[in-house]
Amino acid sequence: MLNQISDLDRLFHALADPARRAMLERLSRGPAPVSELARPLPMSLPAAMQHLGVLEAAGLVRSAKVGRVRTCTIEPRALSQAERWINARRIEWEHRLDRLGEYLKTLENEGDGNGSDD
Amino acid sequence: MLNQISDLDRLFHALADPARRAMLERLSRGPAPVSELARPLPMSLPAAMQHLGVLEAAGLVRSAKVGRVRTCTIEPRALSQAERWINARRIEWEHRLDRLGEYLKTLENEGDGNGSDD
DNA sequence: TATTTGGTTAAGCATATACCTAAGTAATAC
DNA sequence: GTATTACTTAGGTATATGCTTAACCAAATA
Repeated sequence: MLNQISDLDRLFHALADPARRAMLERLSRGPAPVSELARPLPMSLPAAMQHLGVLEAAGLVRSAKVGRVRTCTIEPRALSQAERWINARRIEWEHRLDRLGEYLKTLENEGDGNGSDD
Repeated sequence: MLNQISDLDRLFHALADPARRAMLERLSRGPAPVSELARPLPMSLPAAMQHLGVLEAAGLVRSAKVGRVRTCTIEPRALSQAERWINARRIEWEHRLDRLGEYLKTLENEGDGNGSDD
């Protein structure tokens, strides 16, 4: 295991758990206290807190305590970093298909006019 | 840990490792044999194969063996499933901000005309 | 002031992950 | 037919992850 953990590692790792995604789904509809995020999950409160910690470490969630209540908010910019990585892969992929298409068209045209020497 | 592992779990988990992302980055530029994917990585070939297995299990990569060479291809549709989840969260978030904005505007207008009884 | 509520910390446990080396197998090259 | 190449399998280890219960603290509430 590499011990140089990048932003993207933390980000995708945070998204890889259904409990954490459920929390984000709830938070994308508005801020919520810890207990509300934890209530629907099939686990103890400390376990839910741990998931919340992972989300915060990934920059996906911010939280602040007022009185004895900690209120959590989603941080959508962190999500967009993950989206950008995925998008970049798609762009490269499509670019490659374009080049492949052009190459095939070239072959076709050359075959049409005269035999290629390749 | 829940032992009901979903597509998204596998997908995001697969993306959460730099070695696996490096493989996908290479594959988004075109198919490659196992050894070529493994060569740049700071680990043994069996370790790299294990990563490849994770990518295949997530549906992100397909591979086929011809002779003694296994050639791998990226499967971009799997990536788009992850992208859709992220996008859905953004949509919800923006929708929420819109409603909040409208609510604030309503408050403003009400304050403009007559005092609210709230 | 005593109790409940909301969160936090600590300690421990089971399983999963990420690696490794060594020992295969099967296809190709010599 | 032997050596090399390209993977594959097996077995093992260290660390990380996901969970638990028990105990704790501080802010409300009765």
